[in-house]
Amino acid sequence: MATQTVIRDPEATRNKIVCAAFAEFYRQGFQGGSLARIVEGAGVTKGALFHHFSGKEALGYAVLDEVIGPLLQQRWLASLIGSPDPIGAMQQAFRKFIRTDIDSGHFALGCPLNNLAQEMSPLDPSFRGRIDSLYLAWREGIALALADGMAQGTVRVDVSPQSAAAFIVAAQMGIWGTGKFSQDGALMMQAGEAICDYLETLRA
Amino acid sequence: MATQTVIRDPEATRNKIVCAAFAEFYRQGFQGGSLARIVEGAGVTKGALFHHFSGKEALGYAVLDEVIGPLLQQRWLASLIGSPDPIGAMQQAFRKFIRTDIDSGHFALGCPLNNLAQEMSPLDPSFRGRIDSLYLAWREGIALALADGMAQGTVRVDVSPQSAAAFIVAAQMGIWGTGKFSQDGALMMQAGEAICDYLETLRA
DNA sequence: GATCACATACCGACCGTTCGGTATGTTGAT
DNA sequence: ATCAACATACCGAACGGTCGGTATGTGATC
Repeated sequence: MATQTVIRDPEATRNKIVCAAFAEFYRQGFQGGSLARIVEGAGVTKGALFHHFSGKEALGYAVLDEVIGPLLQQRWLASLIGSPDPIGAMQQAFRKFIRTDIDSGHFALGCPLNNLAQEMSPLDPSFRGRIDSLYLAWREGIALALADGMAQGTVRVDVSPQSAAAFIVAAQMGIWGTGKFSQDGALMMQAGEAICDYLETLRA
Repeated sequence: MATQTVIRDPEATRNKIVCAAFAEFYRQGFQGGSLARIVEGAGVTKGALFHHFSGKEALGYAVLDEVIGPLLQQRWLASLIGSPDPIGAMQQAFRKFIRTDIDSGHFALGCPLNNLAQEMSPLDPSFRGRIDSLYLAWREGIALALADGMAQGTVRVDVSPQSAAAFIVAAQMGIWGTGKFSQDGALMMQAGEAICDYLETLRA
């Protein structure tokens, strides 16, 4: 008889928990998300979860730091860094990710970061702080890219990079929020085209 | 002898419950909102609540229909109907209500309609339908006002009223969402000035 | 054999909901 | 005008279920 050794891989276990938690919180929200469903989705037990995390809050922080933060970085910031045409890059990003999320159906669940931001900011200062840092980095990335564009002559010099960045991020929140509540991809694309029009008005 | 104060006033009781529910759901969300806190806030008991409403869901629907709907109407639609300058009216509305909500502190709790939309749309089709109707009326009101503005020569004729309306409503969601997660009134005002700039680009 | 990495069993709290009961109107026959 | 018969309005204790969290057991690893 084969002696089946149970393979123990703490890092992989932790990772499975974080991924399952991301999926659960994305669909059900943080408060509505159930630890029982998370451990079920991860194929582990509560013992494993509480071995790796001190509680539900710590798990939520890990989701923000280890999943949502990197996702934001690669989706919205990577293509902006050092781009000669930040306006075109943002238009491309909006069109691309609206299309991507509609095709995958994820648009009906909204933006993971925005979901947590709206739910948890008034309730938990630690959540709010982490979320604030992520949105701040997002705005700063856009503002920096716009300022660079001004220096390179691709962006009008009479716009405020900070104000425009605040608005662009707010618009992203609103567009993904529109897709979520309406579950109407065409409506989301309409709003997406309108922000591309707005971005066009920022060109030099 | 003085007539004894009316002990039983079903309409007033129902009203107190709906108002308390609005406040509770606004602060805690629908799922996070507690019926115990609602009856406490209304100064009644659970018996009264379940006499007037079949359950938590029905109470949520009443809040949408009887509080949030009228609020939307008076805040955003009333000033648009038949306005000769819809763009100016919307700019005024954004500046006025951003100021109002910052002064009252309500901005930190976001937009009541958007809060419910983001939380409940993926979970409850009945909620989603009601919310969808409200946002649809909002978009249609804006689109109609823009079309009127085109006929009167105050709005550029090469913009799509539907697309612009979808974007303006999305921007409202994003701006109030920004105020909520950041709890930073100045940031919210920055975004508000940027949408006023965008609205300006729609002028004929 | 000590420690790590889990699994299992279970706890108390809180939730929305139910329900038996009571107090207050309302109606209509006498 | 009175009073039984009924409906409405409201109370508050209790229920079943789910929740996050914990205490303890067990096998793998070093």
